[in-house]
Amino acid sequence: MSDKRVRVRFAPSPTGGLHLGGVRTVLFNYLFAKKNHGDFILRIEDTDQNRYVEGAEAYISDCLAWCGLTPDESPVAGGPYAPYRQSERKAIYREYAERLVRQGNAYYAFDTPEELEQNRREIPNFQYGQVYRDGLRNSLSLTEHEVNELLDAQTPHVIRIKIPADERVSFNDMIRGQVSFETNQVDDKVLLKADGMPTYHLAVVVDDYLMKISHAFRGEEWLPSAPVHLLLWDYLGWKADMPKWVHLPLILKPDGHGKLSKRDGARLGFPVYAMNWFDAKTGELTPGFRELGFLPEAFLNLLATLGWNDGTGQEIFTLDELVEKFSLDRISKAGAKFDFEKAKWFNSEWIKKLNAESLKLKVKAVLEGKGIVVPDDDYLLKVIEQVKDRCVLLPDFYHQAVYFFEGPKEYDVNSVKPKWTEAKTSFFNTLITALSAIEAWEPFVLETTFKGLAEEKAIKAGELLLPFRIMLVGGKFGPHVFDIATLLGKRETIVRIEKALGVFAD
RNA sequence: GGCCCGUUCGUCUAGGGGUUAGGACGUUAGAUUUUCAUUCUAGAAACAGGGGUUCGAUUCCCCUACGGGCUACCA
Repeated sequence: MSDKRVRVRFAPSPTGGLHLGGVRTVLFNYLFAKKNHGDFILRIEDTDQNRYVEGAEAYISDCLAWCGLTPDESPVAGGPYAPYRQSERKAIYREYAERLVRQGNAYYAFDTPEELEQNRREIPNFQYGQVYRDGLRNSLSLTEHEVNELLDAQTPHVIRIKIPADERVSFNDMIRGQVSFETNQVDDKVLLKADGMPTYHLAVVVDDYLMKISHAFRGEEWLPSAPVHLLLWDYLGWKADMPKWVHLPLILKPDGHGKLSKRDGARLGFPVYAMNWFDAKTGELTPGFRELGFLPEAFLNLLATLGWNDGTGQEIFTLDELVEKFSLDRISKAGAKFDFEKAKWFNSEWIKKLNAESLKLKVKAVLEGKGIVVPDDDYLLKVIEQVKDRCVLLPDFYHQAVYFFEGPKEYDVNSVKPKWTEAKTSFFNTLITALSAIEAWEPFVLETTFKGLAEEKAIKAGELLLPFRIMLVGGKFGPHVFDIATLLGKRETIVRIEKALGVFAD
């Protein structure tokens, strides 16, 4: 086991889904761990049973597998500090919560949620803390006898941390430097809920300690609760083992304001989740980058460069390169607005960078998903080589390559018919004969034959190339027309000319 | 409201006491490709404001403004 141990947490709840920020946190954890030959640990924080979503845990495993970010220790893989699922560690948290109560650093609170809500409504700036705690129902304000009676009667209660007055807690964040807080501003957070489950605050400290976590990465939104965690590390007597803190900048909405959320995806027309997420309860499908046609390489790449750079201007990185070049001091402090246009650019770069063989399976899936029969892999490989530079997302391969597998169903007749002549019909009829005679079916041979014939018929090649293209492809797009014809083969090329001729000369 | 964090082209960012403030996405124009895309070339585009410190500030300090986060028996 390494002395560098980092963990990510995942809450299988609707709001804790695996969105961009989540994956980026996972990625930075992974990069840091691998760079330092450390351990990358996945914990499932199912601390809130009411919000637990069925299938969410499997979903995150799938996401991580798709990205290639496999944890060294996880609920599935196990590890020396199992279990890694918080619901299975329930007893542990109570033990430490009770210890804090005995030490006087925490206390029982019997106030009902309704009472608290009323206080918040009626008292401006109400917080459960040193100012108001004496007037509320807890083991600090009640007598020992009263407390024991309530406890014996199984009165629902929580355990809250007792935040000290007039202190300043400070700590060193690896990205932000020294950060400090006045304890008077911090309220007595709930540590253990009435249902016996810990809140994030307790669980994260206890688990990080027991699992010997050395570095804790998390989003900047956690910065305000850091003093609670600091105090807990102190009260539990573990301060020397406290992990180094790394609070990552947030990923923001591309327009307007605020942190990127699930809803922004639907609103702005791009995914915010790694993979499609289907919520069985609501029947709602939240689209993912994978299904939209992103390559995992590109997805990771774009996430890594959102808030981090290597200082050289390089933008395209493999996962191995990222591991090699990653460093905490090159993470920026400011939040970054997500730019979908740039995200797509990363994907197109990766499609260009990857060879046909690496793309084969994914492209095949796209084509077969559209009902195309792919005859053999060698042919598919050649097709991919021809069209990959013009694809941004994986589904683009359908439109860019469909004519290699099926003749055009429709023709862009407007580009051909108005300028069609008898002479052209005659040209193509002769071309069919000429093509039939060709033995070496290669681009160069086709081109010379084509152009030679055009000269014979005294028609400019430019007048014929576009019709020829439309005969083969159906529209004004695609690679060089003779490359297409070469790949299509003699028979298919002739068949397509004949068929289109019927339409054009009509 | 309170607390915390932040601020360089529209966006992601590099830089850092003296620079023509660099790159990328997007955008504009042109070249190439007898299609489209790719590719190439060029262009427009930024140091939030005010005070200090200093010979000199975009860079360091303070204030203001703006942005963001948190302020639950959610994470």
